[in-house]
Amino acid sequence: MSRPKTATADLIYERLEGLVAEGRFGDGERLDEVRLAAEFGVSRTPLREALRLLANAGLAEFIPNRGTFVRQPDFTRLVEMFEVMAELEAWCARLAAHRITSAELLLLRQAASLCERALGQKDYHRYYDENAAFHGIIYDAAGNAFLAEETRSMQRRLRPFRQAQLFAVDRLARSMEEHRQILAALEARDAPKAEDLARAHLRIQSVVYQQLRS
Amino acid sequence: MSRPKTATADLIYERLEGLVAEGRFGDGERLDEVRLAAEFGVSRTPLREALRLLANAGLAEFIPNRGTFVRQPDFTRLVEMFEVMAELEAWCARLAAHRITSAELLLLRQAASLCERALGQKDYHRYYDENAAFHGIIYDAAGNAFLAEETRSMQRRLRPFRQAQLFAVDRLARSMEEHRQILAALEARDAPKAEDLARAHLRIQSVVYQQLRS
DNA sequence: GTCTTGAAGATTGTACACAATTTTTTCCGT
DNA sequence: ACGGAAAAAATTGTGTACAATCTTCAAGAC
Repeated sequence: MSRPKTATADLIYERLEGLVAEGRFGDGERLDEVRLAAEFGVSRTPLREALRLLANAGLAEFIPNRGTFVRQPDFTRLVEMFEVMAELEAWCARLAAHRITSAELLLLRQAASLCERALGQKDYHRYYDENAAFHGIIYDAAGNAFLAEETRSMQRRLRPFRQAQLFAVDRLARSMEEHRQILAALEARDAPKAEDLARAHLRIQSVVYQQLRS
Repeated sequence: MSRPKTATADLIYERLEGLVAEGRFGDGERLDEVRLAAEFGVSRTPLREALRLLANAGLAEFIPNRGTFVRQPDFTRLVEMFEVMAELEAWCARLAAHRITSAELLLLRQAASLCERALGQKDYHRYYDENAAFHGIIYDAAGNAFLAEETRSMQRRLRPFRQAQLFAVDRLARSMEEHRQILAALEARDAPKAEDLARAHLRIQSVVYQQLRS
């Protein structure tokens, strides 16, 4: 099996991503390259690559010869981000309702089961992965590989902002129920319903996140 | 006025982007860091940053300790890319139909005029910019800053694949007419119509691109 | 007192050297 | 010949030094 074996720049990026999501940096704060490099115990070369990734993800702004400045998302922006994600999910679901194969439906049922099992075992970390897999199958079933890729990318970008609400347990039970409904809509090839359910599925998460933050 | 003043890594990125779009590299071809660095007359440090940007844009795959490999989009993928862009445009237009202000409508009318003037003067390079400005106003009018940003980003990523069809002159006249229709739909706050027009507006461009390539 | 100028300091940008890793080649045993 | 291990070559990853640029601050002109 080929492992990704991420380079240190990517590791640094993920740590920075987490720090931004935790709100450790103020909005507009400059990310000092030498300070951060020392802090992470690396040289500026890989750190700079990480900063570029951060800027590319929209979490910072990279200004040539000036520095990179964090863009701390406020509530409004977070809602906007989740709204975009919800729409991507909704679109994938709508397309998938038309194009999904029986083999993919089988995979989806299995993924839903794995989600339930992880939830039953209270293994929330694995639940997160199984949940991502469930949604990933829908992205793929939409029949637009580029869309699937972009949606996955967006999901990844939102991840640091979702972790807080991962452990809102009562929410997870509802989430499972919504999975079943989405699955049913896809099986029935009811595109509008699948679209609406997928949209609502994520919309609620953003609300939960807001509640936790405030 | 604050200019961007892009760093060399960004310049290298744009050149690589163009080379990929022109089909200069085969799919899966490894981008040799030392060879390209020599070719561009820079060291590997900024070149590597450019390669990461390329990978982030989906035009290459960056595999740690192995290299970065170009992902030459085939026709199917190009259609997929334009389909996603069309949907983003459509969504922006739908939201804008509800939320656009009269000030923004004025800006839009002005932008449309500037497009027409550039077209009349056969200044196609400026037409491209004015056209981008026209659409940019719609993105902003959607009232979701994050969506606007992402749509702009996607527009930028597709740019190298669109330049070929920029000079299909008869297409441009039709494009102008479509601008007027979109503008009218927004003025009438007819969301479904604006959405459909925006979607069709870009869908056609992708078809034109295909014709030019083949 | 305000504005301009310029020098000093701080910070980013890049070249280069070396370390780490992967890929290729060579050589040996069977 | 064939497979496999080890050495050699090639390539990527990172630390460091220096160049380029920006920011700050002080001195001087008006």
